[in-house]
Formats: sequence, structure tokens, C-alpha cells
Amino acid sequence: MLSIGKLAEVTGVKVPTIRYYEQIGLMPCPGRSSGNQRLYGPAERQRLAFIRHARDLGFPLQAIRELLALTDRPETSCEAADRIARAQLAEVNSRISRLMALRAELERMLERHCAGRVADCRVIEVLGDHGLCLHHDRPVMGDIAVSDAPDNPPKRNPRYRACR
Amino acid sequence: MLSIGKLAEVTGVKVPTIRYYEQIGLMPCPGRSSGNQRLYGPAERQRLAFIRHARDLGFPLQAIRELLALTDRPETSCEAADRIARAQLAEVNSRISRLMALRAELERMLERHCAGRVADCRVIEVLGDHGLCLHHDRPVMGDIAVSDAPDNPPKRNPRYRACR
DNA sequence: CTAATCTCTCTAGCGGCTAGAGGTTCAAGG
DNA sequence: CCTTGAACCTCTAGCCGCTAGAGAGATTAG
Repeated sequence: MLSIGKLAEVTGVKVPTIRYYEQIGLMPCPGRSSGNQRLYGPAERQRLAFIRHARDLGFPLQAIRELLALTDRPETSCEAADRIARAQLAEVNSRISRLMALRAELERMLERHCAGRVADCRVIEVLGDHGLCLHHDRPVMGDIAVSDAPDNPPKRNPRYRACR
Repeated sequence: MLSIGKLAEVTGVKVPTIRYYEQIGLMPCPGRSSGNQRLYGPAERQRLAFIRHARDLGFPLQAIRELLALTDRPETSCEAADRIARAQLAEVNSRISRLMALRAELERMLERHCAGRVADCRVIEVLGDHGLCLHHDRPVMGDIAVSDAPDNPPKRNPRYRACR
């Protein structure tokens, strides 16, 4: 039996995240020690590894919920699993192509950059005038997940309330 | 002078988003009509277009805040603007490469998919065993921003509280 | 004048966690 | 056996970048 800390260690999922998964019903309520601490067996460990892997592949938690429901019914058709994976692939492809357009635009913006004043800056100029762009639609950003580096200090900016 | 609705229309930024930008101090507090409704002039319109364009290029709001501060001091060096744009380009490149690894893995997972039961499903199998993967690190997902299509109905799932 | 459409402020919610407070339990060393 | 310190517990609140909705007031077209 594993404590939550050990489980976190072997699966690479952080402790609060495991508790979060339990809270939203993705992980079952595990047994508890006499002192009310969570204890996990191999089944839970396998389940969490599945979740972690699917997350690493970018599946949203809702999709993972559905995939897990499928593993609980192994005799049903795997058509649904296939559909979910294909949707994820389509999503990834869409993100890639949009990011490539973005990259092209950013490179174009930077390639003739000035070494002078902001007033002449091509970056600023292009940002202010979409007409200088070739084309790009809405971006695909969000979740950085930039491997939580310790040199990436989370600076909390204190929620501006500008006017009034 | 434009009402907030007209401004939203000409810039493509939604009305609540404009108010949100004002709230966090990204847009200034505009003048008001006699009936307390916001009125925008060309300067605000230009500023919002700048923000919108930078968002489209994936810049986070904090970066946009800094870029806007630069445009307010046009005589300073554009070095900072350049640095911000390069950081953004690096970020985009990083996302692209990670997504490509993801895509490869998803395609591999799907290419020999079964037409049978979940028990034999390669998708499920691979998800359950990371050892079957080639390699991929953490993903780059998040903000879909999939051009708010009306065929994409926002289904609200009511915050599970599984156990207890 | 009325009805429809904006607009106002305010609060709460989304995904997917992360951080911290303030308390309890466990395991190793003396 | 006792102490210490790490790990654990629950709970709440915060992150980004919006989005949704309630319940009110303003404006505009017919």
C-alpha cells in the first residue's frame, strides 16, 4: 500500500493534483489508514498512471473520464475510444497549424527589427496595424506547463482594479 | 464616439472582454455619456486593436501591458519590445515542437487501431502503459479559442464532488 | 409611447491545477 | 518512550483570460 506521497513519486503526479482528481471523481476514494491517511493499491496506481499519460498526451479531463469509463467495460466496442483519440489528434493538428502561422508572423515581425527608438520599432508598428500582417487567425496559447522550472518564479500580480 | 457595442464590432473584441480589460487596467477608463454609458474615441480604438492583435499573436496580457507601456514612451529604446517578441517566438516554437511529438504519438497510437472490443483496443492499451510510447514530454494545451463556433455548445458539467 | 435592444454593475464559473493556513499523524533517531 | 521533523489532513482562495447571467437603467427605431 502506498501513501499519497509515494504514489505521487512513482506516478509523477503531484500530491495536491491527486487529491484534486479525487475531488472531481476521476480517482476513487481510496482506503484510509487508522490515522485517516489515504492508502493506494496497484489498481489505483494503474489508474493514475493512465490519467497522467493521457494528460501528457493533452487529453482534457472530460475525455479521460470517458476513456476510463470504457476501460471499466472491456467488452464494449472500442469505437468510442477511437473517436476520442481521433478528436484529440485533430485538435493537436489544428493547434500546430495555427501556431505555425503565428510563428511565421512573429518571425516576419522580427526579421527587420530596428535597433533604435520605440517610435520606429517594427514590432510595435506591426502590432498596431493588422494590415501589415499576412494572415493569422486566433491563437492557441494557454497552459504553459513549461516544466515547472524553479527559475520561473510565479510572480503574483495583485489583480489590478484600475479606475475608480 | 463609439459605444462599447460598436467598439466591440469594429475591433472584434467582445463587449465583456473590453470591460474586463478596463477592469485590469489594460484599457483606460473611457468617458461616459449622460446616462453613464462608455464612449470611446479613436485613441482607445487604436489601443484595443493593438491589444487584440497582440492577443491574436498569443502574447499574454502581461507582455501586452509592457508593450503598451513602451508605446507610451516612443523615444526609448525598442530593445525591450524586441526581447518580448523574441520570448513569444521562443514560446511558440516550444509549443510547436512539443505538439509535434504529441501528434506523432497519437498517430502511432491510432495507426493500428482495432475494430473490436475495448479489451483489445490499442488506444486504451497505450494509454495504460507509457512504455509503449516512443517519447513525449508534457503537453501544450489549454485555451482552445476555436473561433467561437455556435456548433460548439458550452456544456456545463456541474463540478463533481464524488466521495462523501 | 412603447418595445426591443443596448448597456450598466455585480457575482460566479470554466479548466486544471497550485498555494497556503492551521491542524494531525507518522517514522526515525536518541 | 519521547521528540522532532516530515508528511499528511481539510479547507479556502488564487492563477489566466475570459464567459455567463441576474437584475437594473439607457437608448433608439417604429
